[in-house]
Amino acid sequence: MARARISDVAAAAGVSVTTVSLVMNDVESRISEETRQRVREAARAVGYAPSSVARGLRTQRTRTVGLISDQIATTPFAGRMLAGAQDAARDAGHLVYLLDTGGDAAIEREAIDALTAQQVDAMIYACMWHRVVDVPQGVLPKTVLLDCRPVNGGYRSVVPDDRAGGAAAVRELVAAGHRRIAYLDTDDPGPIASRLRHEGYLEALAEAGIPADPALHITGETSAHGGRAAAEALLDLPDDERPTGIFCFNDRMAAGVYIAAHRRGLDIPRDLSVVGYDDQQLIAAEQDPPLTTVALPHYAMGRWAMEVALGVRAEGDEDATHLMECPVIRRDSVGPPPAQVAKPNRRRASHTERPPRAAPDR
Amino acid sequence: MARARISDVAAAAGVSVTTVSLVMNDVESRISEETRQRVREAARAVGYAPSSVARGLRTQRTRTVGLISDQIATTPFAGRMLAGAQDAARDAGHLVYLLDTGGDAAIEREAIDALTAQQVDAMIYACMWHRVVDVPQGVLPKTVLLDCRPVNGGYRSVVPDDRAGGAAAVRELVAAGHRRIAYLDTDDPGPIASRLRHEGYLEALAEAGIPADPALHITGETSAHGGRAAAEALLDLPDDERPTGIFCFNDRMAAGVYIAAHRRGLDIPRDLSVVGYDDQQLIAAEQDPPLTTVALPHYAMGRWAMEVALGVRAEGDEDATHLMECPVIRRDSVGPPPAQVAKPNRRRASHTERPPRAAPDR
DNA sequence: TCGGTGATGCAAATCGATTTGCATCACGAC
DNA sequence: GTCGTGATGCAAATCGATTTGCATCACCGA
Repeated sequence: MARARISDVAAAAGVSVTTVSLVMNDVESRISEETRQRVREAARAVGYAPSSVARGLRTQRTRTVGLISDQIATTPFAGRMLAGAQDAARDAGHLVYLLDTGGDAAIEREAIDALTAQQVDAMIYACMWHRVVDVPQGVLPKTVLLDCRPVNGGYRSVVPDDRAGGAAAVRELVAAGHRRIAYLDTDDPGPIASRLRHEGYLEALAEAGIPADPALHITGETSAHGGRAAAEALLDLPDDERPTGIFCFNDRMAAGVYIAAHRRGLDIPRDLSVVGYDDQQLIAAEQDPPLTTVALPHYAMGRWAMEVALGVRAEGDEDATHLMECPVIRRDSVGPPPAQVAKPNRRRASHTERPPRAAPDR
Repeated sequence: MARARISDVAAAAGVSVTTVSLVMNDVESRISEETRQRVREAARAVGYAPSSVARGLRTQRTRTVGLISDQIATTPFAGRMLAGAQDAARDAGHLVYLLDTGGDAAIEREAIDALTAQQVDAMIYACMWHRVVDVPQGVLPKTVLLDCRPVNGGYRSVVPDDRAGGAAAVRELVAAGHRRIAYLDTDDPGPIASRLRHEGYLEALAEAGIPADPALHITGETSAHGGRAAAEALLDLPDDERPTGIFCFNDRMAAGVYIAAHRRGLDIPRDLSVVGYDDQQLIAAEQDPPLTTVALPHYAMGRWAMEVALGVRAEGDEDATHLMECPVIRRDSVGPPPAQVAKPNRRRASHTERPPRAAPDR
């Protein structure tokens, strides 16, 4: 059977469509309670549900949001961000259009045009990893950027606080007593996160009074394979230069460190501590032992972006980047550094086998 | 500035809105070429783009599709399925609403109602892993099921051919010369894929004339940890009962087999061959050596579902389950079984160190 | 009796497109 | 001259809601 229209309800209740509309939308008591009951009953009886399309045309508000993203498809990250955005949209009574452009500019154009034609109330422009983007023409002026920042400002955006996250990761190692801490970085110059996490690394080192050793900043291909190769180089260092803790750009590379360590009979965390980044479920939690890492707050970012886009969350500044905290997820890959013979020529030698867990000197 | 309406174009071109509509929709030559030009020019000049909302109201076709899924968020699988559905929708000029219900029935209801109110042209009901579902009331009659089959029929659906996939995986081992092949299964009775892959395992064994040994069908928790524990039990078997090849329910469990093997100094594939399932990028490709596995055809399934839902692909049967082939992805975890001393009491002893890669006896 | 005042409900305009007749015109045939 | 016919374009109805302004009625006070 065809959908019930508002006029069907009106006929069934013996009132005008105006009355039905007023009742269904709970407009302030212009209608007597008795009539309201009758209308509601009739609506139920004919199975009436208002057409969002007709309403959208009349009110010029569609209660829909467009989420344009570059690569939902290929990264396991996407999910949590979508989930956050999605949940926030549902809470606000909105539906979301998902448009994955694959990073193709032509498709992006097309997507924006389609969303404009659909008269979405808001748009979110999402990236699958933290980067700087040139927001394409045609998006709604109040578009919110998710996991990316605009090259020229002009948009509100939310990104992970990679600097603080990097610092937190390193502090985790410092607190366990490590002083020779390596940063196993990606060799890909693309990710802005790489630089930020490095800054955090240096910051945490500095606040612990540990001089940064450039030899301990090493790069490799962004994969388990690359991580393994880089770790190998690190572990080949002479005893007193070899790091006791490694902070990795991401969990995949950390998985490579595990392989390198196990290949040479090193136990994690007894002989080597490692901290990852990203908290990729399928990697971090499944390592043996489970990997201590820093989580990307994807769900929270997705939520934030949607709330701001829909005006649920009032953000004072129209043109500011919101930094979202990256919590460290403590698992079992960090322990105290292995005891070792004090070297007379080291600036500070570690004599405690089990140093206090609190941050040392500072 | 406000959106340009069709009447603005009409005014600018000095014609009626009818004419503009006719021209914009390329209706058969009722309008002279000269007028067409004028209209097109005017449309461009005022920056006209038709309102999908108004058109949807008038035509009662919105060119939108609702994709309801249980858990887009938590699984890295989702992406490819979404991408496939998405691409097919774009090709057909449709937009997709993504609704993740988290498996919650109340939210599912809400989602269906919202989509109905939006008057979507089609619906897809997707699951994140192959299972049997009770499709909720209220979905469009022609809804297509993606990665799940309806408990009572009545819907078109597409699922991976797990049986054939399981057989293909085992044939891979048989072809390499293995005859003691274990199936490391999940202990979770939920996934229908578990049973189907087991059937495929038995089928491939049978066609190779290898008697199935129940001791080689072992189960474990669905994780690297569980896979490792189960593999340990398998590797503890006496030499002549120990499997030389292990087919795992999924890549995560296969990763556990790697750990168990490496822990006891076994080299893959020299001492042990392993085949996974799922082809999870972050796991399979990143193992050392890279894991040979069977891929779930997520992209193709997503595409299929969308094409059928939109009527782009004509599927004869209104009520049938389409099986999608799972291709095996050859990497480096399968080799010939290790040479071993012939046991006088074995039914067949392997004497060839490097058996031919073609399927043996049958 | 008449006008004023709430309370209640309705007719009609509107949102921006599509689509169905119908009107107009030029031209040629009779 | 008039009629038919093809070519071209338009007026108006329609989709299903929201919303403004007006109508009606009951009741009350002067």
